[in-house]
Amino acid sequence: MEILQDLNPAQQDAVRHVEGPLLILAGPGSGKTRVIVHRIAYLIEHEGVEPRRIMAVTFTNKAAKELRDRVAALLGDMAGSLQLGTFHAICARILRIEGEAAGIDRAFAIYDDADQVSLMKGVLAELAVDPRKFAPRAILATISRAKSELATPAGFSAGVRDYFGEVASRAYARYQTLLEENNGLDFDDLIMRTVTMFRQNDSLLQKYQQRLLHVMIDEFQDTNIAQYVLARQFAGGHGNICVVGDPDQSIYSWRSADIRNILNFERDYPGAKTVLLEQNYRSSQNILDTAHAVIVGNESRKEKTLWTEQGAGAQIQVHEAYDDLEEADLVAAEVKALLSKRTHRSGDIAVMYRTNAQSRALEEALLREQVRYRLVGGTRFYARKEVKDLLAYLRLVHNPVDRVAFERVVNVPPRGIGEKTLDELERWSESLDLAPFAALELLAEDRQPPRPHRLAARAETALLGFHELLSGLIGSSRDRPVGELLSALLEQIGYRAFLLNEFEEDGEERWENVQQLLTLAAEYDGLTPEASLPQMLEDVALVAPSDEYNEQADSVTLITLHAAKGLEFPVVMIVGMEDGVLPHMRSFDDPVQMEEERRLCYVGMTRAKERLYLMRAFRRRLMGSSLRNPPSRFLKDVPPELIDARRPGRDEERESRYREPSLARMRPGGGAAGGRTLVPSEAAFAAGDHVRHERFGDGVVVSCMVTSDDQEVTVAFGNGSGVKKLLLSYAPLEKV
DNA sequence: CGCCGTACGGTTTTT
DNA sequence: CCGTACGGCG
Repeated sequence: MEILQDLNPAQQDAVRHVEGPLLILAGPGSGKTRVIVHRIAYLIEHEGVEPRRIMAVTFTNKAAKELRDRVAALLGDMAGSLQLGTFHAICARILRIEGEAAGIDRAFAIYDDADQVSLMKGVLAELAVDPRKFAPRAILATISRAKSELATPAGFSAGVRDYFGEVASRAYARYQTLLEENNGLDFDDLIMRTVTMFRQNDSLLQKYQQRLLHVMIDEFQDTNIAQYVLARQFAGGHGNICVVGDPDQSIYSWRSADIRNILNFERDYPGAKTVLLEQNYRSSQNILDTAHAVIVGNESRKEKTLWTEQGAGAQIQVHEAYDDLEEADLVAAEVKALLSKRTHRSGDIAVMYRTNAQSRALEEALLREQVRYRLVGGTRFYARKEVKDLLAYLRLVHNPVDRVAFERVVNVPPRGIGEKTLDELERWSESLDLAPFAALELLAEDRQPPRPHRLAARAETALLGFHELLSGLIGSSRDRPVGELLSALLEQIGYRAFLLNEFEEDGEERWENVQQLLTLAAEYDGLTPEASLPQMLEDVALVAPSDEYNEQADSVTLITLHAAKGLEFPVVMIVGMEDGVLPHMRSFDDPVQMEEERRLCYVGMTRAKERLYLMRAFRRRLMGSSLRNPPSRFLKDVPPELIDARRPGRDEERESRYREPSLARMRPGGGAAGGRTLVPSEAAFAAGDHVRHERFGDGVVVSCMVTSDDQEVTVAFGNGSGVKKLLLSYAPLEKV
């Protein structure tokens, strides 16, 4: 493939602009990745820039990998030395190399969500704060926001205005101290510490500014303040900064992404060139028009019109189901219908939803219908208990002061170190101002140190046993790569036997996960022993578990709308098109958040190339209770003339109008595709009306509830059928 | 100390 | 509804 070939004039414009700031406002499907790829290739081929002097920051590691592959397709292995990655991965790399000068121990651990919560719980206990009044996660979210705005504990406390802030401020200070004692960095620290390191060390910054001649940032609408400042630092010398984004696809403000970064780019970088990419190469016109009709509902946005040279394409399919289970059946039925027509393969189809919890019903339905699927995200591999435990061991080997890791594994498998013993050890180690493991070291070296603690002989032996295990591993980590280290560990703690014993039901499955981790670890055995362990730990913390091995496998993708950003599929089905789900109920009282929900819907719709299905359920179970959600307000924005007027589902099923959901689900073949009759908006029955039902016989109406487009009739039937809630559009009820 | 029972609270979205 | 957190017992 030739550079610049097959690019439209606007795209070529973007590729050719190599000096100074460049803002690319790229609509969905406008070939922005192509532009980035060609721009990188152009810089290398035409401008003679060395690949290692080009940095491209992506939103996910997967996107970085794709970028590398596509540049490699143009230029061959020159692509190898490009600086590619997420902000987090790039910062972690820089801090490993340069951090020592800024007081960061090379062996730092990266604290994930669960580690942070565990640390925060300890902090709240210490501060005597009731975790039910101030949720650890809420406090962590506040701290995260502060860090993403580069606020230190002192800086944050200066801006505190209410009691929650006051508590958060004290928690932040203590949390940060603990983090530092543990030699741990959380995700926000990776960015913030890099920025502050560069601020304090100008010659170091200059070194990087001179090394990096070009900085490119993708998904710029989703960067936060700290990332913005970092980008500015990188580009400070030469000013060659190219940012690519789309304000309409900003969906991460909850993670402190600041849309002003892209809106104010031209102001912050005077002389910046702006390129608009508005031609869409992905979706049919009908899909674009639908997405556009939704996004124009946002007040605060600059109008931009997407257009395509492709035809109108198929109409939008809007389907309605009784409940979430039937919705899932509907999805499975539609998927099977598409597959049986042989126009699409499973891999062409994605089902998207607002919350991860929605994936469950879908999984079950697809499993039942024997449709291959691939769940993106979900319960992550690295979040499994057995995997986390083993990783905590490895973390501890690498960074023995990591208290969170220590506490996690000190008694796994059980070796007689209970709460009491741990308490005692902690009190003692704290009095010595040492990490628990360092205190054990002392205990092991000399059995008569000054120790104002009372440990039972048995407990002491257990602790010494743990110390011996760990110091042995630390010793061998110097000359054995991580794969070998891990298998030695498994052997020594008898982990297989432990799993099979402890978890009779799913012990085998857990052991398989362990073996998968072992396979993964073995991939690092090619590195030097010292490099392999930290590299693996870093990848595990920052690189999402790779679906690569089954990426080729032909299967339906189940994915959240957030995670679908940047992807495309011939067929997209968005489920849960209900007020309360999409838009999520948590955004009802905040117009700003509501606009983000709208953008999220827009992002989902614009993933579709050929066919777009919008599904909703009348009723949805959530945490035990059952909700009745009205149709999504976004659904109402879809132009009616673009909606496929044909009734969904197969013909023969439309015949029988009655469908009791639970029975429909159990029927072989799912058969939940729903035909609906029009329902009057006034109550069809009044309480006390006598009615007759095909199957349940005669009954008396208890109530009749009118919803946005249906009615739920509660009827007390005689002869043992009891009280039933029925949907008017499904149930064949007649007045007697 | 570890096992087993019950009560409770939690799910928006992720690097 | 489901996983986890705590309390009582062996």
